[in-house]
Amino acid sequence: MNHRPLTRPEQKARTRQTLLDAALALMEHRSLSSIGLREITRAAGITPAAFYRHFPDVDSLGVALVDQCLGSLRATIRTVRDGLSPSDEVISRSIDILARQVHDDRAHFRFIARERHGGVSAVRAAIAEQLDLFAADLAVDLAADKMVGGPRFDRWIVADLRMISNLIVNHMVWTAAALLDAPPDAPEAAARVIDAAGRQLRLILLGARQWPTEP
Amino acid sequence: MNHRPLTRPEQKARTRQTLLDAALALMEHRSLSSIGLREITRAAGITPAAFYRHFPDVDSLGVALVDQCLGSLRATIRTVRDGLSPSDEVISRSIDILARQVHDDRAHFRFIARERHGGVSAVRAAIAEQLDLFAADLAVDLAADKMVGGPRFDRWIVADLRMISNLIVNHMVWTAAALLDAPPDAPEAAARVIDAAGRQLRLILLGARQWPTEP
DNA sequence: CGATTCGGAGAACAGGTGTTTACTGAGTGA
DNA sequence: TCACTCAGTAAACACCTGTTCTCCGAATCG
Repeated sequence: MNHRPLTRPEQKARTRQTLLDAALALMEHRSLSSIGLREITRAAGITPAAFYRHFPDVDSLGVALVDQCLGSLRATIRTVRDGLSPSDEVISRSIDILARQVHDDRAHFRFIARERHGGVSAVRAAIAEQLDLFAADLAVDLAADKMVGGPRFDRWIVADLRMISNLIVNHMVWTAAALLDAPPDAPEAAARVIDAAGRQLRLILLGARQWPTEP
Repeated sequence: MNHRPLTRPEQKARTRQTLLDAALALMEHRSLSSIGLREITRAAGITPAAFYRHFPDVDSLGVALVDQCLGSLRATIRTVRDGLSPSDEVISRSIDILARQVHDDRAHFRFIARERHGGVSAVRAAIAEQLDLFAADLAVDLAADKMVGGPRFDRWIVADLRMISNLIVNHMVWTAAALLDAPPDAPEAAARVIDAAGRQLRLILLGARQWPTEP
């Protein structure tokens, strides 16, 4: 165990993280705008006034939380997808990976789903920005023709690529929300959601294969 | 003008509606769980104590709001869809109708989108229930083969019908939310959303046409 | 007409809220 | 080592919250 005294930036980063974690935990049953500054500091074990050393207000903490959640998730998904060989059964694997991520990080996904159209506009904007990055990533992957046996995405015009990647990203977000609505200790309910989501994704890609490509 | 004194149930129903409207108006920039009972009564012009004559708490008001919003919307959509002759261009017409509804009733749709995954579980459940009814309606229409030139929905198994109607309902909710995110006085932004949504719906139906039907 | 119902008013309750202020004391760079 | 930086403390500020109580007065009913 390393018990050396923490350097000052380390200590600051640590309590900042404690604040973020406390806020995330409080948001399991409520939304960001209904959580008070004092409530967060109480859960984090610091004084209300000390909050201002880290964030100007609760909304800014929310934005930071978005960047942390979706930033790390994007990195995770990137590495996972790079490891996917084109010979895999892409659809069911993708949904399974999503389900696993949601299961391992319920709080993060719940936060995103809850605040995506929630009451704090700065947080909404931050989420929309990150989801746009997800869609851009996905469009690149589609253009790279990773979906073996699928349509020839590389011949598509850019607008159509964005159209379908937005559709898929939205479907993923909705799937995550549906998984969260299912009770965590009911594997059969989650399994039904996963099965339906897989069929829906398959249907979407079936439609994409038939989508008229323009020269 | 009818200035006769209102009967007692009429008066009660009127202030109840005033409460619902006041709450809906307050939710333009914030979510339900962050709105206080006193705030609602202040906006409605009544005493805090009088609130309890209508609802036991704010959450129950939220549930009533869901029923009112989605109940009337369901009726509207039903009549609209019954009036659609199969010869119309169904897809673009559907999206246009949705866009018009959203434009005319921004507050209602914003409420639904915001609270669908929001912090009040009773409201979430009420919304999920109503959306399920929407999906059931849609499944019936699909089975009735109203989509001319489309796939033979009447030969599908029930599970697949639900799967695709859920997908379409979700797409509609997301489209409504996207329209709300676009500034109300920017017709070109809304037009882009409408165009993209139409193409996505077309792609989904294209996939449905190819979906393997089982005997 | 008289008795009763009941939506709403008004005041009081204990407790929570965000923000500012002056202060402490440990880590830090010259 | 010594002056300094700065994360965190403690207390006070004015204000807002949900809930309960008693009371009023007009619509209602026998």
